[in-house]
Amino acid sequence: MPKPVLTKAERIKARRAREEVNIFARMPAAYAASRGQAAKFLQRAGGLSVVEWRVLWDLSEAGPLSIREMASIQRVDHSQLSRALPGMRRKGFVTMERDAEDRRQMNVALTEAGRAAYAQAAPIMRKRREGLRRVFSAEELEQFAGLFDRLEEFLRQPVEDLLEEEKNP
Amino acid sequence: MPKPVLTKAERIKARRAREEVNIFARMPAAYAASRGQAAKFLQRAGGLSVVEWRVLWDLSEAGPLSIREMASIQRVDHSQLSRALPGMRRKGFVTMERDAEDRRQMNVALTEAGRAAYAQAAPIMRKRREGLRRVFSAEELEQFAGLFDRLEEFLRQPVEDLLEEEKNP
DNA sequence: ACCACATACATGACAAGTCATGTATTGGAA
DNA sequence: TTCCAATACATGACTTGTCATGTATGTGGT
Repeated sequence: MPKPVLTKAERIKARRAREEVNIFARMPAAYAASRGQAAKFLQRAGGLSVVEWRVLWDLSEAGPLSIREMASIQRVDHSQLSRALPGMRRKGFVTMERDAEDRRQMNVALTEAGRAAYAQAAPIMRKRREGLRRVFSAEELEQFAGLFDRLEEFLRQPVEDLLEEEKNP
Repeated sequence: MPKPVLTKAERIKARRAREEVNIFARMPAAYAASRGQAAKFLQRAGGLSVVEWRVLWDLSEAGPLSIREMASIQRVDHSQLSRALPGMRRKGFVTMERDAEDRRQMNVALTEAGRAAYAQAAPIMRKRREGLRRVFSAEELEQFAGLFDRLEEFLRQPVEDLLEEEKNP
């Protein structure tokens, strides 16, 4: 059998090594792992979905909010909340009413059941964050967040700008 | 009107500030922005999907691979590739054949058309990575990758371990 | 030689995100 | 005042990711 310069295993290893420092390639895996871990914690804490948990958390901390306000806090598209909220209302976690002053807005507020669901999940989710803080120092977490800030800024740049930028450094 | 201790705007601002340093909360947004940017770049580079691009890139760099090998390099579930590959074969980008020695495996290889699609997209995607390197130094990217390593290690810890860990520090 | 177990893949069911589009409501300018 | 643009939300269509399960194939121990 003709022997290639590199064996297949070596080529795979080289490819893996390159991808390891490719931030773009790392993100999906890290995100998926994070979401999976959150789902497992929530499973033990009353069976909330990730979206539901975020809604309960926001409403607990910031009081009644509109859909747009929640979407802004969570940095997600408002459609995600539009879709999740009717289910949460059906479960009795929240109330939704049109705002009296601006009838386009929905005022979303916690009910007692919502508060209880939050109270059940919160201590477990707190343990998750405490676990993270055992692995990363406060400075490291700040550094991590700073890197995310700059990354997001880069990611939101218009594509055209990036494709032409090398002309004027 | 009764004046709450904090105005709604203040409460929202406080909530946003807290979430800003919450790595778990930052990840979905950063990931979504990254995927969106990648999709826009690929749109200009022949209209590949992100999954297709990754397959072409891996096969170009590492030669013919099995589905499991690609999934391992890309750190994704193999099902994602199982689903994408038949479409890519239909478009003429890849060939798929059962391995002669281990008939469970599929050998996936680039065709000429696949090589051409890669050649069309690669320079544009390279510009994306170059753009990132204008914003982050090599040391910072390494640091970023190192933080991802540690984060992923944390995220893959069994949930039980994390929930009990505070007992023995 | 056989049986149990592991591995590779395909596929169904689902979650979480996006963007685009349609509708009702607001608010400002002519 | 009236009308047009902007805003808030709902909803359809799509992508990327998961996990669970089923089937075919390979492997190692008795």
